[in-house]
Amino acid sequence: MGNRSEMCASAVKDMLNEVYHRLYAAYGPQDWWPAQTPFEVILGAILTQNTRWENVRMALDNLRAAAALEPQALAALDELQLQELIRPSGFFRQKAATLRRMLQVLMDGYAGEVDAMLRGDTQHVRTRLLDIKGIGPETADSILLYGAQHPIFVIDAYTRRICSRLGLCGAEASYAQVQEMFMTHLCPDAQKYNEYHALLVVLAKRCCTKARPTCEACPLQELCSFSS
DNA sequence: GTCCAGGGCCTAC
DNA sequence: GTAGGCCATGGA
Repeated sequence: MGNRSEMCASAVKDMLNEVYHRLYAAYGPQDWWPAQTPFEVILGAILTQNTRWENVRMALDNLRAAAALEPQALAALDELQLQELIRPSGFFRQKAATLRRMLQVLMDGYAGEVDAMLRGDTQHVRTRLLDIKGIGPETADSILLYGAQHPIFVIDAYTRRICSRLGLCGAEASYAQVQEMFMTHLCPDAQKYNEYHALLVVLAKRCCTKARPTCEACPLQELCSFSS
């Protein structure tokens, strides 16, 4: 699937572990996700779709100021109120509709109990989330991992970009392919998946943006193939 | 003014 | 089945 398709499985595994240890040594534990409750994780995961976290934070601050960071209060808002509060996160009409569909499932199916909605077999809960229009694979996996400690690896634009530059996958690799690469070579450990993905995001923000492919301080510099 | 960001859905081939 | 268009804001 990628330019290191010739790499044997053990080499991929070694590379993935090397990357993790370098990032952890450089940046330390990240203690993710930036949220105080599983419900805030769900909100952040939806609001951050194709959007900078700084914009998401503005929207979450608005919701906090409106005392709407818990299910019952958020469900009590009408569509236009919700749109206005989350406007800074962009795509606010779509995201408001997605949030309301999620809330309907949560309130009707689980009496507003987030833990109840996210509890159970990982694939079963994942399917439950994917059935909500507006929640795709990345959003569902972020909710599963960061909101309920399910051992599932989150693939986002940062992860793809870094893996592509490391030659671990092609730029065209699918979400499922990249996820499978991580999950077949790493033990199913929610804490490690959490830390690993968080470290990739830190790296990407510091020195692996589109505009700035690398920097002298990059802990992975010797590993990069600069393939994109 | 232009580009980009922690996606996902829909439509036209 | 898949490439391309669309959704929208705010910061660099």
